[in-house]
This record gives sequence, structure tokens and C-alpha cells, in this order.
Amino acid sequence: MLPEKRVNISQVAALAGVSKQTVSRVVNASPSVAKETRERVMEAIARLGFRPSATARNLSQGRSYTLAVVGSNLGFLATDLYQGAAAQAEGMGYGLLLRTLADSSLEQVEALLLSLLDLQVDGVLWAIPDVGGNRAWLDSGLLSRVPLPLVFMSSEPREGIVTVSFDNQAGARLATQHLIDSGHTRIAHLSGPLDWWVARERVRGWRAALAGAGLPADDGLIVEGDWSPAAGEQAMGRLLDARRDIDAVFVANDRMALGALLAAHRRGIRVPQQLALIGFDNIIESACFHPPLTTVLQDKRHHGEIAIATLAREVEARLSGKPPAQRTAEELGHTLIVRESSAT
Amino acid sequence: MLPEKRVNISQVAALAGVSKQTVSRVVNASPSVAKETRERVMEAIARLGFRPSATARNLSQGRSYTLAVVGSNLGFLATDLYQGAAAQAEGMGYGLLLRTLADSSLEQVEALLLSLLDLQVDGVLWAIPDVGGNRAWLDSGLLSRVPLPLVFMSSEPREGIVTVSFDNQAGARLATQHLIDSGHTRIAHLSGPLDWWVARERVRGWRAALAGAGLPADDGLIVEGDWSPAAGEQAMGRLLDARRDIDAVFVANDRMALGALLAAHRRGIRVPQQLALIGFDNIIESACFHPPLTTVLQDKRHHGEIAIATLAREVEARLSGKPPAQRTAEELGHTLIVRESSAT
DNA sequence: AAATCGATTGTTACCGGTAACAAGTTGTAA
DNA sequence: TTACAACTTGTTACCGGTAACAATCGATTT
Repeated sequence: MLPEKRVNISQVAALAGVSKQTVSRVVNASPSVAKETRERVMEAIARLGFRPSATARNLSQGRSYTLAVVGSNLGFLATDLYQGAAAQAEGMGYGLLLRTLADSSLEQVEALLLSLLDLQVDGVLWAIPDVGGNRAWLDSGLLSRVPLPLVFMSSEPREGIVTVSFDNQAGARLATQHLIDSGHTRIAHLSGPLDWWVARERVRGWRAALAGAGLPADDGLIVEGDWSPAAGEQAMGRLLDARRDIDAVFVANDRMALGALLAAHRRGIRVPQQLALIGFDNIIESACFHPPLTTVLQDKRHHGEIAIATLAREVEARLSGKPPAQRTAEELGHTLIVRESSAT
Repeated sequence: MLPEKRVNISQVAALAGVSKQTVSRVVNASPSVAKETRERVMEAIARLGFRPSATARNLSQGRSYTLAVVGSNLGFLATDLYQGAAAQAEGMGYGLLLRTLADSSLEQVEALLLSLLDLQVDGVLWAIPDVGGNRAWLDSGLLSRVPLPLVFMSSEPREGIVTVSFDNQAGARLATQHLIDSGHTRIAHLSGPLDWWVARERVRGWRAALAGAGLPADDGLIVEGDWSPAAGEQAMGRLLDARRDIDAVFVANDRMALGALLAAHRRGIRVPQQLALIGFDNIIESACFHPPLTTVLQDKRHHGEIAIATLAREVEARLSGKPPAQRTAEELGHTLIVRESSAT
């Protein structure tokens, strides 16, 4: 069975005895079509199995009803986040195009944005976290030359851009405060790489909570990791060997917390009896760590949903002639999940 | 600075004093353009900052240079897999469109495929694993009505479709054989949900290895989980309580292995001294389990790359009039990663 | 010298919709 | 009676490329 050629709008128009434009109106549910005409056209559509070509519509309207998600090619993005973004986009009538970016040099970024412009993409979700100088290209004025709504995830708010991020500072405060409330007084922090904005925010939250309780937060209490379990193990080892006085650690993510647990086990330090531990993220594994890990939940799926919803709003604003993106920052909250690793 | 209208091919043609078609030839690197003409056109392109419209090209060529990846909306897909797929697609000049599918009923699948056809997508990567009856729609003949190359991931090979999957049976044999070689004789299996094809394959591999060694593989040695750490803990608990004679367990994925470890700890059973454990997947966390987990590496990124490469090949075959997809099955291999949980 | 060929360039039509505006009808207010 | 508005429908042009085929020209073949 050879797939016969696609039916186009003209054939429908001919069969229904109306003009193409009228068929177009019916397809797009325009109100200014007489009921009787509409029915005739719909019947023709059904009879011929007509399906409008999205491509042709794109060309003539100058847009594609597609949003691009730009991720790094290194795989920081959570699956949940993609799922949330995809579901939200589909629900709002947009498609989602996945792109990766090797490095954030001005040339690469410009090439990427121009190619997205060639595709008539409606908007871009920048899902690369704010790390080191990878926002430097913003200073070049590129954004004002590229008429494309952008929304940045996990990025420090600044003038001229729209961000949707977790309030990591608040989340870190939540975690640290929990340790304080449990009676701990020497609370160290195993941080993420400090060129990451989110890592610095978590440090700030930790500091703020300690300061609020009148507890010390000197630099000897902080050790830097790279988010990986292996780094967590190493960093925790260094910390334990250097400071025998600490009685609790806030680890900047669950993966490192796993390594930290291993380091403690290896030294015969019992968690939580001798050392309380709290993580961050609530990855599914954390419930079965040994012991199960107290942590702070970040709803990544929700993050993806909100980011896409925000982007879609931005797209529609742009289409109705609104001003092009002032500073906007949306912040998402956290939930404390108490398990055994911080039991009192 | 108002973004002035896009430059189109006619303006370039006018400036260079040639026809649109010639500009098109230059843009597409056709060999039949005189060197001098080509240079004149290129200069005009550069001067005007012309960028060809992908949308217009799509309409006129009837294709979009875009591949769709269909995932379930439940989040089974690994980030690595997306990364591999995206990188490969970009490298081959394709874009990647992300779609999710709520349920695999014939109606839903048909709606999805038709909508992808409306977008002139070149091919589809079916990244939903083969579970229960979710391939039933294949029997409806839908595929022959929809002229769209499909490649299925993690799916049982069958007539008329192209699959790219790991050889899970071989991987499971690898794992089980390792336990056998380490001197274990009562080797249980903590399986994934048995409506998953990959879970059944792993069971088969386990059975085959035991049979090859003349060891028992009775049904009492198998417990079913749902891939989650919590299920791993529960299932392992049931197993340990019922069968005190087992000396090793092949767990169908690392996440459940984590739960299994916890269950063992809770019962005071020491791993690996009293019980050897091997997982599957080599998730990054497994290196820091307590003890570090012996496991079988699946290169998910590679899986994504190969799947896209296969799909692209299928697309190009279709374009050059080749026959429409006979049965093809590509199988990917595994690597054993030995750590402490199986130490002898 | 006529025919042929390869290289280069142009012409025409078409992909399949939508925007913008014009035009016809009917009912109603002036 | 006439004008005007509301409602419907049609006309024309355009979005920005590419396919298919025609045409031109100098060089080569016979």
C-alpha cells in the first residue's frame, strides 16, 4: 500500500466548494464561519483525511510553535527536568527541540542562537547552569541583536534576563537549621565546586543559618567537591582527618553525601550517632543509603514545568508587542526530608 | 536597535546579479557554479548577512532534517542517553525533537505519529522500553500506513522493525558467571518487573549461566522488584528471610542493589564476606556504595549515539528509494566492573 | 560544418498554508 | 429609501526556498 500524497487545503476547498481561506478558518476555529459552511468543510476534511501541514504554517506565520532547550553536552541535566519541560510544552501546544552546547564562548553561543533563529524557534530555555564565566557572552549585547525570548535556569538573576531557579540559599538554610535544631554546634559544609552559582548560594545559606545561631562558620569548616560521589568521599576524608571536632555536615548534594557516608564508615565513624549528615536533592537512592539520608527535596520536574510556562508567557508577550524582557526572577522552594542520617 | 527584517535569497541574488537558483546552489555547495560566480555570491551573502530559512527549505523539500525522540512521560530515560542522542544528531546535521507519550494505546500512538508527520519529521526514535503490551499497536499495521522510519530502543526484535538494544542476556550471563567464577554456588536473582523485556532477558542470562555451571536456578531463587531502591530493599529482605542458604545475588540494576545492601546491613549480613552482590548499569553512585558495588556497565550514551546513527541511516535509505525496514537488530555489549561487593 | 557534450545559468512552477483587504448579503437605524 | 454595520466569504499576494527543465556557450567529435 503506497502512501498516497498528502491531502492539501486546496483539495479540501474544492470538495467543500469554498475557498482555501475558508478552510483555513475552519481549521483554526475562527468564529466568522457560518455553521453550515463549517460543517460542510469539516465533512470534507474528514472524508479526505486532511491534516494541515505544520511546515507550511510555520513558513507563512514566521514562527514554529517550537521551543528550544539548550543543555550542556556534559550531562548535568536531570531526566525529571526534561520530562517536566516536555510535558508542559506539549500541554501548551509547543514542541520541544533539544540542543547541546559544547562551550559557552561568544562565537559558539552566537552560532547556536542564529541557527535557532533560522528554524524560527519561538523561544529558548537556557538549561545550562551558571558556572564560572559561562554567562560572559551576555555582556556582548548579543541578546539585543537576537530577537528571541530566553529563559535561564539555575542562573544568578541579573538585568535584562529572565531566570527561573530554586532559592538555593533558602534550601541550604533549611538544611543547616535542621542540624542546628537537632543540637549540633560544629557544622561543616561539603560544598559543590565554587565556580557554580548554585554551590555558592548553598554556601551562603549555610553561613547565614550558622550566623543566625551564633555558631562559627570559618573557612576550615568548608571543603569543596565536584558533585561526584568520589569527590564526596575524598573531601569528607580530608575534613574528618583535619577536624575531629565537627558533629554534623551539610553536604551540598546527595551524590557527594553518599561518598561522605562511605568515608565515615571507612573511618569507623557512626552516622548519625557520632556525626549527623544532611544532603541536598533527594535523589531516589538517598532513601536507601546506609543510613537513609536526611535531605532537601528539589522538585526538578516542577522546575522544568515552571521554566517552560514562563518562557511561553514571554513568547506570547513578545508576540503581542510587549517590551523585551526586563529582569525577572522566579524562585522555587524546597522541602525538608528527615531520615535517619540526622536522627538525634 | 530594531531587528530589521531577515534578508532573503532574492535580495542576495539581486545584489550579486544572479538568479535565486544560483544563490541556492552556492548555499548548498553545488559543484556546478563557476568559481568567479560563487565568490561574487558569497560576498553578497556576507555583506547582507544572509542566512537561509530552514523553514522555507523544509516546506519546499518536504522534510525537516529533524528526528523525534519519543519517551514515556514517566521518566525512564537516562540523561546520558539523551546526551548521546543529541550529540550524534547534531553531528549528523539533524535536530532532535522531544516528545512524550502518555500511554501506548493505538489511538495515542497513531495521533502521535500523525502529528510528527505533520511536522515532516524525518524519522522517529522510539525510546520507550518494551513493557507489557506496549508494542501491541505494531500489530495494527499502523506502521505501514505511516511512511516514517522508526527505530526502537530496548525492545525485543521482531519482523518489520529496527531495534537497537543492549544484549541484556549476555550482560546478565557476564554478571552471573563472575559470581560463579568467584566460587559461589547458591546464586539468587533480584529481577526487574517481569513485564519488562529487558528484565526477562536478564533473567534468561542468569538462568543460562547457572545452567552452564550445573547450578540450580529454581523459582525460589528469583524475586521480582520494580527497579527502585525501596523495592530492592523489600525484595532482598524477603529473599534473605526465606533462603538462608544463598551466598550471592545478581541484582538486575544498581538502584535495587543499593536497597539490597541496606537490607543485608539491617540483618547484620556482611557483604561480601557472607553474601556477594553484583548489580547492573554502573550508575555513578555505585562506586561509593557501602561496599562499592561490582556491576556491569551499560554505556547509555553510546546507546543513544548508535540509535540515532541507525535511524539516520534508515532515513537516508528511505530517501534513496530503498525498501522500508526489514527486521534489523543491533546489539550492544557490556563491561564487567569489579569492586568490593563481590570480592572473594 | 553539423552534431554533441559538459559546464554554467536562468525560468517557471510549486511546496501549503496565512495575512490583508475587498466584496457580497442581510438586517436595521436614520 | 439609503446608509451603515455585522457577518461571511473570496481574492490576491506573499512567506523563502528548491525541483525540474530549458537555454546558452565554447570546445570537441565526426
